[in-house]
Amino acid sequence: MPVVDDLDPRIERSRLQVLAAAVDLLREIGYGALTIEGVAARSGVAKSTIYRHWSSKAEVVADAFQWAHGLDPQDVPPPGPVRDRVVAILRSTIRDMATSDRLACMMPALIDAAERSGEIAELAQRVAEEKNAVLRSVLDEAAASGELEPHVDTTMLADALVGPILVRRLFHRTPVAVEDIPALVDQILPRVSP
Amino acid sequence: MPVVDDLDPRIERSRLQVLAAAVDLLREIGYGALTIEGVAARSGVAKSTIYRHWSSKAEVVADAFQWAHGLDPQDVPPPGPVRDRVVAILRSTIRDMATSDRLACMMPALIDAAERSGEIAELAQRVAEEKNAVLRSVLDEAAASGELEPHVDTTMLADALVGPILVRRLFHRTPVAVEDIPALVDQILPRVSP
Amino acid sequence: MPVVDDLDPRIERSRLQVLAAAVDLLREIGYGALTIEGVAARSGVAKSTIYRHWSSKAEVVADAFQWAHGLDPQDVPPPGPVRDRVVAILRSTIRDMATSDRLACMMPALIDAAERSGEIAELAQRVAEEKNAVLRSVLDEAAASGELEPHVDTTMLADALVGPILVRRLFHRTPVAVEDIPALVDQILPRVSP
Amino acid sequence: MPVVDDLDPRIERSRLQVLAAAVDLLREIGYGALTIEGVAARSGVAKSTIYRHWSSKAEVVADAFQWAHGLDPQDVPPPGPVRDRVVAILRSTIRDMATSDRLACMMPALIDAAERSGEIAELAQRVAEEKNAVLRSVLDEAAASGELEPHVDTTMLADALVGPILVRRLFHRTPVAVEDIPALVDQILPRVSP
DNA sequence: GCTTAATCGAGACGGTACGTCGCGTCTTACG
DNA sequence: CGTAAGACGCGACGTACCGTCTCGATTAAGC
Repeated sequence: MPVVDDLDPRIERSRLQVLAAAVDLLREIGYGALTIEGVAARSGVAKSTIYRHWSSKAEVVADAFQWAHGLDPQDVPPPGPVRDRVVAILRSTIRDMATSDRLACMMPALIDAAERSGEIAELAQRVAEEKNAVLRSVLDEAAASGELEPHVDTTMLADALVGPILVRRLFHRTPVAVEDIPALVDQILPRVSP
Repeated sequence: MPVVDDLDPRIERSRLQVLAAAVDLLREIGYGALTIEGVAARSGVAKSTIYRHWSSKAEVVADAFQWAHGLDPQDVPPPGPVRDRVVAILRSTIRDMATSDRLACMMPALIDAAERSGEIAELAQRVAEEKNAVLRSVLDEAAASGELEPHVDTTMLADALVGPILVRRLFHRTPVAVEDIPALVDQILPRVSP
Repeated sequence: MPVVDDLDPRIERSRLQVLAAAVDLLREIGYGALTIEGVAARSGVAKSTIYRHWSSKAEVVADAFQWAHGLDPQDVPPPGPVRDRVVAILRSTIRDMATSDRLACMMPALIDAAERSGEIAELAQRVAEEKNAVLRSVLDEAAASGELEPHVDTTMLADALVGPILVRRLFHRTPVAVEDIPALVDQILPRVSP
Repeated sequence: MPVVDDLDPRIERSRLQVLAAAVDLLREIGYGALTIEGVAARSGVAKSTIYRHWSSKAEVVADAFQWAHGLDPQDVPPPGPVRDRVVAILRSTIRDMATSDRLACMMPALIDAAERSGEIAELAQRVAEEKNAVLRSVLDEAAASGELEPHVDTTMLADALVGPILVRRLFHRTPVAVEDIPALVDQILPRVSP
């Protein structure tokens, strides 16, 4: 992902100035009010230069997010009981969605954009899958080790676990609280085999 | 809610034309791309008339969602086992999301709009709650009748049932199929007491 | 010219309120900034009522001017030498053009309007002729009495006398001063027969 | 006056297109009816570009008049008797006012515009003076050579000669005809010394 | 070090949409 | 029936950004 053959250092310099300005502006005025014109003014990089490297505001913003914290790192919870590992994952998911410089806060825009453009839909799908991969692998391991019934549909289970968090984030004023996660997990996760 | 003493019928006529156009455009191009100018053109109502009655795009959209919501019927499944009733509800939810004249198909636009406007966020919440009310009441009845454990958190359960459908609809190219619903319900719904 | 069969007193009342408001506004903000909307607001007369009685801003303003001082009275100078009578007429012409509630101050707008509309051109012509009638009759009398050469073209002479005043009013920042009038007259008026 | 270091040729191109369109429209519909939107449409130059270079309609119009004035040739009549030279000048003045690509035919628009904008008023004055300069210099030469009385006020005399032409052009349906010019001149011009 | 080609800033360009104002027409209820 | 109130479609306003485009000036690269 990182550009390797960065012959001309001017390119990288422009890139960093733009991304830094974009991140600043996202924090200050939000996605909706951010304009390329504004990024150009703030960064000191000419508008034409920005368009030379990114094709749209969305691309700049996505790049800015990724840059802001190296690909939105996914932390895999330490080994232990499924229940605890799932709780840990969901907790960090909630934290991400509340953090303004995480990709998660662009979710609403991403959802709508995906509806209008096949390209973005694919991107959204990929991102969603990568986000869910950790959870699914934890569930798979548990199914393999016998901690969960082996026939369980872990994909659907993962969606069922994340679903309520998402629904409440998108539609309700009061998202799921971190402390409600254990109850959620106990509700959804099939009883662990004794 | 409906204005009773509607002196000038032109007001109501304009209102309906604008709301219908807004709903169409929300479906077609989404919240982000919707413009007042576009609504004016599509509806045949002058821009100045729109601004005479609504002060912003968000207000128009909120009104449009509300109006569309009012036109959206809710069907309660006939009595029977919880499982069957829940399956019926989720099936119709899926059908709604695929039907172009249902509010459900505007969900992506609504999600994005809610993020940009507090007014719409409130509306989205209210609409989401009303939409889920049927499912929750079915679950509540089952809990009351002993068909489900009485201590179950039916709100969260409802979100967990709808969540996967939503997640897959919003993020994956392949939404949940109608025939997968029974499996989903069996996975999530706590075992029915014997 | 005054409306005789004024059956409904409300019409006359509206008329006066509108004209009074128009005159006020002309003095305060000038012809260019005056709007029918403004006249309606100031007068308390509904816009639709104004349009019922006048067909345009220009008409309202013209009417307002006429009303403001009864048809822009023309004072005929007392008998005496032509030279003195002509000087008196031109002096009052200059005073009129500098007075903001005289028709003369609408001359520029009238000139342009006449260029665009045959109707207004006719009006302008009529007004100009009426304005010049006094001057022409004084010259005619002088020609008849032998004070001027009988073969003189009094129409052209009148235009030549008024012309410089007009030219300077329309094109120069410094219009002809009242005290320059005698010199002007002596320059243009053919030597009076001894 | 002409910009020398015109880096981007697009600027000058836009400028000329706008000025040409403005001049056309002034001729056709006058100052009052001229709109920036109309100039943009006619010229093919975007409204935003017009506002980039001119801050108001008055400024555009002033520039347009100036530009048209620059393109307007002034012909000095050949030496000879004053009377003949003056007749020649006035004849060409009349012809100019009837010719659609001469500044003179925009006079009504200019008069109105001057009344609305100080900037244009100044311009109108300057243009009027330059236009009259030829006539005045001919009269001055005649006064110097003794052909006219040396004490004559040539400025006023020039205005008196042009005045009737202007008055009749602006207010009467029948402008002065070319063949009436000699009579006019003989009427106004002080008797030539024998 | 000296080209020379890539990259830059500055900003003009044609556009679209904004939200406002005034136009002249119209519809309604009131007196 | 004339009125006040005010909604209507319309068109222009002047502004903000869009994304594209020309420029010369700057700078890094390879000669």
